Amino acid sequence: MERKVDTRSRILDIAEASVLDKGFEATSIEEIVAGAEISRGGFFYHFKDKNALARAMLERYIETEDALYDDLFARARELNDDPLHCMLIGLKLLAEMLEEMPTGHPGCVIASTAYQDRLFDKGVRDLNRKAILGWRKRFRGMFEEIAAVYEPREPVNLDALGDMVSGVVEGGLVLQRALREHNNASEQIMLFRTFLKLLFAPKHS
Amino acid sequence: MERKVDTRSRILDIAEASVLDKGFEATSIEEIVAGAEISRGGFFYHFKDKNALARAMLERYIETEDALYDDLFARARELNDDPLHCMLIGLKLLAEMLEEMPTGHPGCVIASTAYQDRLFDKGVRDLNRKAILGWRKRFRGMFEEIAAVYEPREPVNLDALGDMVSGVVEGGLVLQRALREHNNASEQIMLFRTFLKLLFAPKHS
DNA sequence: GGTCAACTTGACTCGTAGTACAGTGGGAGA
DNA sequence: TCTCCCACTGTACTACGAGTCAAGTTGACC
Repeated sequence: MERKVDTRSRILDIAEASVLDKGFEATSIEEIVAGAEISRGGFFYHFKDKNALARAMLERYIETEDALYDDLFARARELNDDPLHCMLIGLKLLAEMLEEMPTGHPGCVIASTAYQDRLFDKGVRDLNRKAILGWRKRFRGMFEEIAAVYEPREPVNLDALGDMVSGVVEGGLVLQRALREHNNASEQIMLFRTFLKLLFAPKHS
Repeated sequence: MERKVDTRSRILDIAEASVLDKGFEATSIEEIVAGAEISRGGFFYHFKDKNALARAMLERYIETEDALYDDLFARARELNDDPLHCMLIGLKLLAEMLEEMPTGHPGCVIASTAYQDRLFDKGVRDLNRKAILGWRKRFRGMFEEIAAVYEPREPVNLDALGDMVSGVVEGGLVLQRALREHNNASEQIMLFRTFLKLLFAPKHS
């Protein structure tokens, strides 16, 4: 048996690697089935079409990304109880993590799908949207905690600030891909961190 | 005559609109020739293949984007001679411009191509890279001027800060596309502006 | 009148998505 | 042990878009 349930996630693994490397359209089903050592029929047994594959990939990606953030900021919280410092440590950990990924990180599937929009059905687009709104909520919550302790030095919309985390990561990954450099995303996160430090710096000092 | 030289840019216009709307792969040559009212053969007379089209589109896009930045910051410079204020005004103008675009701006072709990488040949990828490096240089120069007058409150890598302009725009546009909201990109720019204000704020006060 | 640029037309190849369906091997339940 | 079903394999087919090729057309200009 071993293989049975396994096959589906093997398809997803191979597809994900290829999509992150070349983009969704450039990834052919032929290639996926070759990598997974199954037949074309086998692929369509698991996924109705490429859209279903995209949906499954996104779902899985978002789940692991969420788990990653959970873990990252939980670790940060252990190191420091203050909400601001927790945020700063979490971002540092995120930046380090991005830097350590030699191939340049599972370069957000989000952007990839966002820019090939009409290729996908509503299900995929909605998933994409939900993921970003989820991150907005997560980070907004953290910024609210921070703002309760440290009054921001300039007025900011906390939703937009929450979005900025996603935006900076996405933007950094775009730069990294286009420039073929390896640490743009982590650099951008560190700059965002500097922004937060300045924004929530105590008035005196 | 009228038509002759005209046809090529008509193709580019239609292709660009469609690519920004649906992505490159999803834009068929059939569709382009229908829109431009020419035959398939006519298309291939002007462009060897879709890669050549992509290259031409990118070149044109980068040129207009550069011209736009030239204009924007020239106008800003007229309003205020101080490099920091010039930057802040320029970003404000940029944000306003993005907001006024109802369809949500020629959502950077850069990100679009970056995420469909292997679809394109080296020429396209190099163009993409050159564009971002050009913007890095442009903004880095402006930040150097600013830093000469206002000492940054935190140490920053000016190259990375220059990249952050592109990154924030790109990231904002990704969010905007994925969320189907209309002002994320401009909001993100305004947040970046707040960052600069804090970063280069005079020490006293 | 001839040449050239800018096309049109039509026929063809190739690769990929997707459909349909018949068959198969092995494990689980009766 | 028989049977059924799950997870496939294999083959054959449609449809569509990219790209190639060759031959013909049209209007401008020299």
